[in-house]
Amino acid sequence: MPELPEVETVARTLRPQVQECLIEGAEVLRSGSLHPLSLPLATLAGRRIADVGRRGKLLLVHLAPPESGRTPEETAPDLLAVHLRMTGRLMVYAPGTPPGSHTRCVFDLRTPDGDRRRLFFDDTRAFGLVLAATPEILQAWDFWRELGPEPLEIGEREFAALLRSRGAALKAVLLDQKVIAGIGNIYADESLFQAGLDPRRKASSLSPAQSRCLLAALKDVLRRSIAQCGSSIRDYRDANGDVGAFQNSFAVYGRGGAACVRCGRPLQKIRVAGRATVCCPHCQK
DNA sequence: AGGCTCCTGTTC
DNA sequence: GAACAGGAGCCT
Repeated sequence: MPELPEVETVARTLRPQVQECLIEGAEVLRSGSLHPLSLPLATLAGRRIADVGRRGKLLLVHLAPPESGRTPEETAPDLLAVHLRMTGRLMVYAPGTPPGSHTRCVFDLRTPDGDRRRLFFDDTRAFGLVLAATPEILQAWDFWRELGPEPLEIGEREFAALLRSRGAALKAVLLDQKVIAGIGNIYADESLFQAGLDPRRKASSLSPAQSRCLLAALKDVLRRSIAQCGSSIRDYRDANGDVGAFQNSFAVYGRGGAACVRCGRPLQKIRVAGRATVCCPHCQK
């Protein structure tokens, strides 16, 4: 579900609710939701949340160094990474709120004012993962180590070089987290439409001008979505439980058979890289 | 590159 | 009932 704009929105809405909070307890309710490389969540107890951030589609909870010297430094996590995959949610609840049937992890927090609150990781389809990590564990995680650059920070030359080296379809390349981090099915389709490029086209076949155009479209679509707090198709909610609004601005995603906003001809629904793909045969070449 | 898998819920 | 869903890893 959540792609870069949604995870960014979760980070922004979660931060004010948990920053500076002390983690009094943390528990996994479904063992499969804990990444195999993760430290036990009990190692988070007694730690303070320094900040909340994002890298690609990963939500990052940064921990302040341990208060006392009790915990040996080398075994203490400094980060909790959460991948929401398709249906994951992070939301804060009142103390005493019981876990729901899809709650996978529970974090009991105490604010600097002494108030208690509960952070739940809910995930209906249970594809999501949490990982409590030291810097060493993080570096041992292939997905993290191989994560491509942030699309909003990448330059034209770097982007062109990434595309030039790939013989796969444009859409497959955009979805590959090792090439660029954070793009999923929605924003791949939307940016390819905005750039007027056929998703099936070989990535290495783009002219320099087309490559620049695609990067500009990608950045524009991502920024516009972030400004609208992301897209809520079904499950996505931010950390306040609120929906996004960018689904109202989709040009192609979920609009197969409907009229192209540019030329009025019917949009085509095809399959590219194993994913449902909507594009305009007339406007995208 | 394409197909199958992990899950559960919704829609056709 | 079958198909499908914001992801990604594994297998030919």
